Amino acid sequence: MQDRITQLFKAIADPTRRDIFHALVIASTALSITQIANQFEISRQGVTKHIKTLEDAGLIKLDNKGRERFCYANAKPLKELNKWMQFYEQFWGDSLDNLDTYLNTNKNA
Amino acid sequence: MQDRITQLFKAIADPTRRDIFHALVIASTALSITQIANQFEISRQGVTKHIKTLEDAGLIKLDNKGRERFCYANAKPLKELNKWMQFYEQFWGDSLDNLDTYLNTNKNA
DNA sequence: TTAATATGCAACTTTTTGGTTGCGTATTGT
DNA sequence: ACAATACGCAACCAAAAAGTTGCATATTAA
Repeated sequence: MQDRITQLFKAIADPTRRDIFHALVIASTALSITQIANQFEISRQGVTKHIKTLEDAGLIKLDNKGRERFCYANAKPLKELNKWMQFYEQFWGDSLDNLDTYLNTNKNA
Repeated sequence: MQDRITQLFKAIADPTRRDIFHALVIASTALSITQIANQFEISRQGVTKHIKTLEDAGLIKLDNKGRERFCYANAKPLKELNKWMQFYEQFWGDSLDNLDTYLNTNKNA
């Protein structure tokens, strides 16, 4: 299996999955799979696969009710990606890329 | 072609590319393709492909010198992903997922 | 009770991705 | 001058990902 960061990045790297996730985030109520699928052009089963990927990543949760499965978003795992990125924040400051760093480092060589 | 956010997420979703990017970020000097490839188990040409993907995403830059091509990191595009995530920050607070939101909303219904 | 709905599951196809090998060529070191 | 090095390019390959269709089944509505 892949590591956690890869799993999360891959889950949100797909534009359809980002759309599904977004729809759930801004929805005022949990949505059934069919309700979600109706908003997309791909088949219901195609949507189900994306739902599964998002669920595995922890980005959505499911609530079975009778024959329906209601989905709702869980944005918390995005914190993990945010943390991953935090390390690189020190390198994305204005007019600073690593070329500058190398040049400055070797100035007195 | 894919949209910008997809391009960036896909670029860093691959663990090998994240490793290459990381190696360049922490390197004290720009590295040639061969120098990078020596740190990985895949072939030089395989690394070149990853470099191309990272370059297209703007996450690394290249500097041709004679027969060599030196790479250095450019973390700035990560800001775009950071911005994308900022929207969802309001939803990842402690003990808050969208289920809570739905429940609270319908409390007085 | 019968019809309609919501879904899962499995098999399959297509496209994308990550990787390879082989080869040609420009640049550099001896 | 010649060998070694650093690379690009193209063709190819295998596995993963994205999507499909068909069908079975449970739940709900009429």
